[in-house]
Amino acid sequence: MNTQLKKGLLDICVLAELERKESYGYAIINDLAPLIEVSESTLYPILKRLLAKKAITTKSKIHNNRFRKYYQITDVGRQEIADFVGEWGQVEKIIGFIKGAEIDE
Amino acid sequence: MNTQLKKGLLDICVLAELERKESYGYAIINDLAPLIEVSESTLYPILKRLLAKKAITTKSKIHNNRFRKYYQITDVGRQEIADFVGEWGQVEKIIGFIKGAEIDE
DNA sequence: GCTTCATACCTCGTTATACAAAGTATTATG
DNA sequence: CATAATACTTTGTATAACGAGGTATGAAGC
Repeated sequence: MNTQLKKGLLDICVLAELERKESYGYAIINDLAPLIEVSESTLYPILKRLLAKKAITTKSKIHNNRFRKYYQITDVGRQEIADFVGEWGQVEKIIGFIKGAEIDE
Repeated sequence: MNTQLKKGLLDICVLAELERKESYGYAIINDLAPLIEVSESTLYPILKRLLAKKAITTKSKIHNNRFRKYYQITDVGRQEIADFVGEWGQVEKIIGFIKGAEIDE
């Protein structure tokens, strides 16, 4: 998928995933893969960014004798999703404009 | 509007505008303004990029004794719009996923 | 026993891009 | 005469995706 287009979507996709259930890096990558591909070198900086703005929190848990860093969405994160959805109407207008150019008039 | 989200839309908006009619920098900024804000320092590099990949061409014309650089879309540019619209289905799935997180289930 | 794959985390360097700020120049308006 | 509008351009900064590389453990295959 178009790299530029992804930039505005990835952070929100990660938040949407964590809104459904708490999760950890490796699982997020695999769960999102059918929808949108995220590489490790993309995801881990995203998690850091989201932590920095307190949109998520983290707790290390032991699973099969190994550490896993689980992430949970916060109210700040939920607000980010809401803001994004609120802005989406404008994007739809833009898409309408672009599609309108296809069937020349 | 979300800066990151814009990145994937601006180039295509400029192409869509030029598909409707040939135009020049200053007019493109003003015509797109109600839909999406583009500053001069954003638009001129975009026009350069689009020229480099031959998605547009340019012809200088004189208007009121002054030069204006008019830009015209090419078939390469029209194909770019078509490719973008074709990819949009995937983006809609992603939005569905994000909106699905809002009404928790 | 050894290799390969899956799991799980992280960082560095490169590339792409939006945009503020500044610069240049002309014409119109107050 | 100054200010705004028209019109183009470049420089510097910040943000972000991602390939490539690094570390470490457990399980499966040969």
